[in-house]
Amino acid sequence: MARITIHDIAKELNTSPSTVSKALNDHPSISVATKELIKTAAQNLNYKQNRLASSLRSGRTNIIGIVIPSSEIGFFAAVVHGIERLARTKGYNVLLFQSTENGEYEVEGIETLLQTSVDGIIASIAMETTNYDHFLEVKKRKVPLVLFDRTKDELKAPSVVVDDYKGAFMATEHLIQQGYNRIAHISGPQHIKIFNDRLCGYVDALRSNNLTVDDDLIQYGKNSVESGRMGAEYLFNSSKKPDAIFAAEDFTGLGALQYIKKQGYKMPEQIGMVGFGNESFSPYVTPSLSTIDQQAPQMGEEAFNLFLEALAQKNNSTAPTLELEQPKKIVLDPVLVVRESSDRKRENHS
Amino acid sequence: MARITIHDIAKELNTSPSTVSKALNDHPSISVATKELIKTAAQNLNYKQNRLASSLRSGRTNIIGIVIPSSEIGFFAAVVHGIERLARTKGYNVLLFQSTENGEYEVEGIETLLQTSVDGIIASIAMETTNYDHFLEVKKRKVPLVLFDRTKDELKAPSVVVDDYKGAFMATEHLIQQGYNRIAHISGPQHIKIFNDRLCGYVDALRSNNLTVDDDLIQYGKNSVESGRMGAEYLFNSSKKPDAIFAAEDFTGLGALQYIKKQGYKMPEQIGMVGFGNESFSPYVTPSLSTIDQQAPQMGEEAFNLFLEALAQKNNSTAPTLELEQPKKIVLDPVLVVRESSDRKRENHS
DNA sequence: GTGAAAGCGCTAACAG
DNA sequence: CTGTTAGCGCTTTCAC
Repeated sequence: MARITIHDIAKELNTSPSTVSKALNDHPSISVATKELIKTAAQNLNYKQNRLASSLRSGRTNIIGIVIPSSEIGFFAAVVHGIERLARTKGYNVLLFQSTENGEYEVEGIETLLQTSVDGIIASIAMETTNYDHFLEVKKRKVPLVLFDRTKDELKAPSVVVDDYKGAFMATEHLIQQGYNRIAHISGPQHIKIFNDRLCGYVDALRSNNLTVDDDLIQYGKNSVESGRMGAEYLFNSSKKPDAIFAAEDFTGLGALQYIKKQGYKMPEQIGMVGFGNESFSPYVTPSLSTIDQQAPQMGEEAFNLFLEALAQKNNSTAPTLELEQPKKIVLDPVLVVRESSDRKRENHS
Repeated sequence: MARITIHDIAKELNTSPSTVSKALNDHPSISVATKELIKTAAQNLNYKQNRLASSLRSGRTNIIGIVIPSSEIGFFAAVVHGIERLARTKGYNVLLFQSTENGEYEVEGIETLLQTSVDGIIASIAMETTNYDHFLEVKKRKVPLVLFDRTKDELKAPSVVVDDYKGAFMATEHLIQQGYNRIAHISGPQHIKIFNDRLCGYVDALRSNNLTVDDDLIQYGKNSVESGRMGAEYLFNSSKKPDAIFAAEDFTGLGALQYIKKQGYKMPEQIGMVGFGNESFSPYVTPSLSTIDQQAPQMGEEAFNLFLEALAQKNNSTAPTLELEQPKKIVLDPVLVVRESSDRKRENHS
C-alpha cells in the first residue's frame, strides 16, 4: 500500500533497481525491449518517481527559483508566465517567491531556494533591498543567477532589461509631438536604476527638443496609485502647472490621472499623460492610459535562456569561468502604446 | 570548498552529526550550551541545510503546493498571497502552479507536486477540467487536499468558498433597489458550480422581488472581456433591451461596460452594472465597477488552515479517518462593493 | 545490456 | 544529554 519504488518494479520483473532506473530515464545502454517492459510495469503499478531522492543523488532538481516583488503587479506576473512557458518545454518547474518589496522576505526567499537546491535563480530586486549579500551568496554557491528589470550591475549577473532610458525618451518625445510643452515627470526611488534611467530619458528628450528642464516639474513618488495622486496634486497646486505628465510607471500614472480627472481637466485636450509598464488595467481606465510596453513575456523567455547559458557554462568547466568578463546583458526595445490619455492629435476617443 | 554538511560541523566541534542535526533543529534533548556552540559554528561555516536530504529522510518537505488557473486573475493572486502570508508564519513554503485553465497542465502540475512530495495541495479547478482522476490520485496518496472557489463536491475534499448564491442575490437585489427592473445576467460555463450558483442567486433575487425571469435576458459567456462585450452586444440588439446587467465576474462586466459606454448609454443613469470578484482594475475603470468582493485573502488563510487540520488528522492516525463524513466546507460572506456603475441614487461621480 | 555496490545529506531509533 | 547505526529512494560508477 505504501508508495511504489523502483525496487518494487524490479522485484515484479525479476530485474534490478538500477536497470529500472536507467530504463525509466531512457538511458541508452538499456535495450528497447526491456525499456518497454519496465515502462508499462511502472504505469500499471502507478509508479511516481520520488524527485527528492532523485535530486539528492543526482544533484539536479530541474527546479528554477524565481524571486519577484509581487505577482499582483501585472508586469511581474507576465514575466513569470513567460519564464514558465519556456521552462516547461525544457523540463523545468518553477518555484516562485514574492518579496512584497521587502528586503528581509527577499533574503528568506533566496535562502529557501538555495536550501531547496534549485538549479538556478531568476530574480527582480525588491524596492527596499539595500544589501545584496544574499545575491552574492547565490553566486558564491555557483548557482546560476539571472536578473531582470530591477537589476544591479555590481552583482555582475547576466540580466535582461528593457531600454528604460529609450522608453522614457520615447514617451516624453511623444508628448512633445502631441504639442505639450510643460511636461512634468513623476519618478520613483532613485536608488533603483530603472527609475533613474527613466528620469534621464525624460530629461534628455526635453533637452534635445529644446525644452527647458525644470526641477519643479519633477516629483519623486513611491510607485503607487496614492503617490501618483499626491504627485499630481502637488504639481497642479504649484505656480508652474504642467500640461502633461510622464509617470515612471502605470500605477503612479493612474493615480495622477484620477486626480486630473477629478479636477475637471480634459484629457488629452488640456493635459496629456503617459505611463510606463503597460499594466493590465491601463487599457481599461478612462481615458485609457498611454504607456511604454516592457515586453514582459519576452523578458521572461530571455531570462530563462540566460539561465540555460549560465548552466551550460557552469557544467562545461573546461574553461575556469572568467569572472572578469562582463556578464551578458540583454536589452529589449520598449514599445510606445498610444492610447487616449495622450492622443491629442486624433482625439478619437468615445 | 564544497558545500558544508553537518559532518563538517561535527568534525570541527568533535561531536557527531546526529548531535549537530538535533541541535540545529532545536531538539529538546540537547543542552542549551551545545546548541549555542553548534549554531554559531554553523553560522561561521556558512552552513545551509540541504532540504532535499532532510525531506527525503523525514518524509516532510514543509512545502505546500498550490494549483490555480492563473495568477493574472487578481482574485487568485490575492488568494495565493493570503495563503503565503499565513504559511510563512507556520514554516511552510509555497510551490505554485498555474494551469492556465488548461486541464492537461493541471494534471502535470498535480503530478509534479506529488513527485516533489509536497505536504499538501491547495487547488482551484481549471475551467477546462472535466476529468478529476488527478485529484483522486492526490487523495489516494493521502496527501491533504483543499479546494477553494472552483471546487467539486464529488471529490469530498475540505473546501472554502464564498457564498456565491448569496453574493449574486445581493448584487441583483442591489440593482433592483436602485430602480432597475429589466436586469440581465451574463453567466459563465454552467458545469462550474460557482457560475450556476450565481445564476440561481440572480434568478431567486428577481423572483423574491416579484420580477419576472426572462430567459432572453440570460447570456452564457466565457469569462473574458471579449465575451462580456459580445454578451452585451447581443442583449442590446435584441428586442428586449435590459436596463441593467449583473455579470458573473468582473472581466465579463468590464467588456459589457465598455460596449455600453461605446453605445453612448449613460451609466448608471440609464444602465446599471454589477460584476463579481472585485478585480484590481474594477475601481479604476470609468465608471468604476460595482462588484461582489470574494474575500480573497481570507479565503487563502482559511484554505491553509483547512490544510493544517487535514494534516493533523492524517498524522493523528488513532482514528482511521472516517471517509464517510462530509468534509468541512467553509463559506465566507460576500461583500457588496457599490461603485459608480450602479449608484444611481447618489450619482456622486465625477 | 544488465546488476551489484556505494552513497547523496540528513534524521530517527536506540543504546549508552 | 550524546553518539552509533541504519536507511529514506534514487543514480551512478564499475564489473560482468
